[in-house]
Amino acid sequence: MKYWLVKTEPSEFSWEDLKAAPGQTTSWEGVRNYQARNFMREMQPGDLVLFYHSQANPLAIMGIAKVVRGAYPDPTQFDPSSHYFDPQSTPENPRWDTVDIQYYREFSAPVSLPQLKEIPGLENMVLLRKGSRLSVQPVTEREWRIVTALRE
DNA sequence: GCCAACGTTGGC
DNA sequence: GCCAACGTTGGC
Repeated sequence: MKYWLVKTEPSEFSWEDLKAAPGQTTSWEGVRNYQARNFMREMQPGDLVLFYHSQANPLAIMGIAKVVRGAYPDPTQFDPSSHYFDPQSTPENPRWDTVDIQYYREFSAPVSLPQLKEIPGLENMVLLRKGSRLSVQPVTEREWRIVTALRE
C-alpha cells in the first residue's frame, strides 16, 4: 500500500466534481508526462491519494481519494476529438495510462500550501520542491502521517 | 500577467 | 548526443 498526491486545476476537475461524479469515482485521464505516467503505473487499488488544487484559491490539499483501479490505457489518447489525443499512440502500443480514483475522505478543512510549507518534516515533499511540476507524485508514509494528522 | 523551472522537439 | 528553441506548469 502506497501513498500519492495528484494535482488538478479545479476549473478543469475539482474536489467537488469528484464528490459529485457517478460512484464518486473518476478516471484520471489526460496525464501526458512520462514521470507522472510511470507513477500511475505503480498505483494499486487501495492506495490513498492526496487531492491537491493547483491554480486555485486556496492552493490546498482538499481531501483524500482512493485508487480503485490500477493503470490501464487512457482512452482519450485514441480520440481525435479529445484535447488529449496523441496521434503517435495506438491501441496496440499505447503511450498513456490512467487510473480510477474514488472519493475517500473529507478533511475538516483544506490544508493550504502556505501551511504545508511551515510544517516540520515536510521539507522534502515533492510538492514543496522548488520548480516541482509533477502532477502525480509519491508521498512517503511519514509525510502522509504528518499531513493527515492535521485534519483527521 | 509575469516568469522561473521544467519537459519535449528537432536540426545538426 | 548535444543543445537551442519552444511549449507548459504553476506559484506569485
